[in-house]
Amino acid sequence: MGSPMPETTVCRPDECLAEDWLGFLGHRWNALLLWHLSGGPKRYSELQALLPRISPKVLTERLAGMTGRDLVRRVESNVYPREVSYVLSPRGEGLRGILSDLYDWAEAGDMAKS
Amino acid sequence: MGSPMPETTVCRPDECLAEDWLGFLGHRWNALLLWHLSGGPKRYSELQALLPRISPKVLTERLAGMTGRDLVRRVESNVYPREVSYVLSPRGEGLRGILSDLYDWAEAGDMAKS
DNA sequence: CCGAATCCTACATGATACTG
DNA sequence: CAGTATCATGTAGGATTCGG
Repeated sequence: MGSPMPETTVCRPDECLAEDWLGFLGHRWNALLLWHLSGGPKRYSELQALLPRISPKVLTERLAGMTGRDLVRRVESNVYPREVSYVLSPRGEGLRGILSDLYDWAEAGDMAKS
Repeated sequence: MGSPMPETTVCRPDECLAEDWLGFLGHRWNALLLWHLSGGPKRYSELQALLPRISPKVLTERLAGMTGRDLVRRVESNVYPREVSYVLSPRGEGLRGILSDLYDWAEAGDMAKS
């Protein structure tokens, strides 16, 4: 994922950090994925069903990004057929509140238009 | 709250709204732009200086997006040479708190890694 | 069932030159 | 100064197929 960092600093560290996170969250499917996972653990195939138009490649990519950033954790059972679930990490839970605020803000602004 | 949804719907309206906003905010430069504007009104050329690697085309695009969503307002003086400033709208101000929360959350998570 | 590996295309971004 | 107009390009995302 290319977030090129200019050699000369154009932003403060905390700001770049947040920009990076926004870039990540703004990536297609990520917000939706987080939303669905905040409703409880989901299996790979469940997520595919919930997001009908996502390709397996991208779904895997996104989930990898999420686990890499420790927003989500992968839980695998060793039985056959193997069963993999994805569940929000504590850190991911921490995001819920913020995203929820964003939802409220977006909705409020939308109401005001009418 | 458990109101049923048409099956063609992939997500609830408020959710789509927030996803749309995240997509917008996650677009390159937008968060940075908002950040700089939250420090006070800025002129076009100032923004160019603050974001050395942005092209005029994209800067204009982003500013149009911002004004279109009423996050930012454009203020023009009729004197010569003409002077255009961009300033955060009330709605844009409302975002500041949320973005600030995100900054804090990101920073906290980052500290915890070490 | 859960992915990995390819291939392909559209769009987002960047560079540059030009205008009111 | 504050943009617009073009052109070039990288990469994100989609479709499909294969493998453990």
